[in-house]
Amino acid sequence: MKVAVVHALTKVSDIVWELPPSYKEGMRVPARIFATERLIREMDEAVFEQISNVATLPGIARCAMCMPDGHSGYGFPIGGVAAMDIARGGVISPGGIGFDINCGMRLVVTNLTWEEVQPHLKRLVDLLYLRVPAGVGSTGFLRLSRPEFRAVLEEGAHWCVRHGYGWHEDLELTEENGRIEGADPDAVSERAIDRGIKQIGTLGSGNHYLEIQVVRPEHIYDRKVAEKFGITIPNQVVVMFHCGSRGFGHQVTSDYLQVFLRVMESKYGIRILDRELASAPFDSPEGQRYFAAMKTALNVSFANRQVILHRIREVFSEVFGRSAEDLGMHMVYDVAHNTAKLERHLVDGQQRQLLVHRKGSTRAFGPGLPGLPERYRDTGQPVIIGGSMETGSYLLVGVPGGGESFFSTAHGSGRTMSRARARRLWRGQTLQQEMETHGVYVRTASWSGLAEEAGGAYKKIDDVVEATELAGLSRRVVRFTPVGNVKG
DNA sequence: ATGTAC
Repeated sequence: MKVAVVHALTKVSDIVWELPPSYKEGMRVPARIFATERLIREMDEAVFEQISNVATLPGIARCAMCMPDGHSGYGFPIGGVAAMDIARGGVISPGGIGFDINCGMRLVVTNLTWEEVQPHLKRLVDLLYLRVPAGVGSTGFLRLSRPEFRAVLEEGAHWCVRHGYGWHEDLELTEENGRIEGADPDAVSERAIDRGIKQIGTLGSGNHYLEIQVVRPEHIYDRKVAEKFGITIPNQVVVMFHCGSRGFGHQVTSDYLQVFLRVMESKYGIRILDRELASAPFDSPEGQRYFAAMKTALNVSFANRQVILHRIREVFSEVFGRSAEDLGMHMVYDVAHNTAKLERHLVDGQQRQLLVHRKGSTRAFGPGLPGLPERYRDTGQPVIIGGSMETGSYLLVGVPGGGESFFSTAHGSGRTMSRARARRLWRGQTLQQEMETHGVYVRTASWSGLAEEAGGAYKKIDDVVEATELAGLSRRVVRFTPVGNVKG
């Protein structure tokens, strides 16, 4: 079955695979998958069905795309990229953004070496586990009034920095400067606010984590760009974390899926192959209202990562008895995985205004693109790719030729099996011990959650990153080795 | 991903 599906793919090149519009009735454009042959054989067959379903959506420009770490998700595959031409009836689709709106990665460096950190590693991880609440339903230390939370929805990370949770420079190192314009708190349900108001500064569960990592000297692939990104000393210690908008984004998504399902066919005549692809025209009242609500969730997520960064700086400061400034704890960047953003891109020789859905995909702007921080204008955008907790992670950079994928790349390893299967194959307690003997000290909020995230349940991060490089989506700068992990 | 079902 799987082989049959693979045979329906046209091999465009060693790294680009295509399902033509003739593959399925209703496809408006081809579906393209960026992957090596090995990775494409590992993909669950649902990816091929899902990405070809996406190619049927109104207004889709050029082609529906799936990144090398693609796996099946709600409606769209995780790893899916779809750009909708808004002047040509383009839609907005919550399934193309994901339930965890603006789930993303943040990377912060230190001026500490592994030799300096090693004696304190367990204390660091134990304290981080206490100060950054993890797990389903976890709540944070911030107690916000409803008016204050509404300000967070509009201001994102700006609200945090205004209240002392972070440095001003953190904002310029976050996509959209940590505050996307056009977020409307009135487009959000009271239930979403109830769920989100106590969750700022919390990690969550699933594949969300906080990791202490080391840069081995042999893992620097572009020394010049690495230095621009703040990787400057041998065996430098960095902190990377992955989390999103928690129950708030989940509720916003649930609310608008219901709205879209109600009006999609009756009011707008949109017929889809899968209910999970519920969509509305971007220019419709429903589409605009969801767009404004989604932006509040983007801001919630930026704020969440901002407060977590503040807590990380506090913990390091406490353990090493020096200020975070003195420890050189500067941000490298903050990337969003689950978004839809208005961007201008070249399609068939014309600059078009597109709503670019990236679901489990990282924006990877090449040098000179608008929206990049001044300091990265000549290098291109830092791309933070988190691998599984056992294997390692990468820092990459956007490339000038990235326009092929609307400047999008992979976001992580990508699962190779279900969470249920991983729970059958591994036990959390045993895995924790094994990881410790392999040099990674891990604390978790849930043993079964830890088992689900075993390295063996994911594709090899080195293969995924190699594929993004071969496909011209982004370029390697540094590889990180994990030494400590707080797992949701 | 998620007060893992309203």
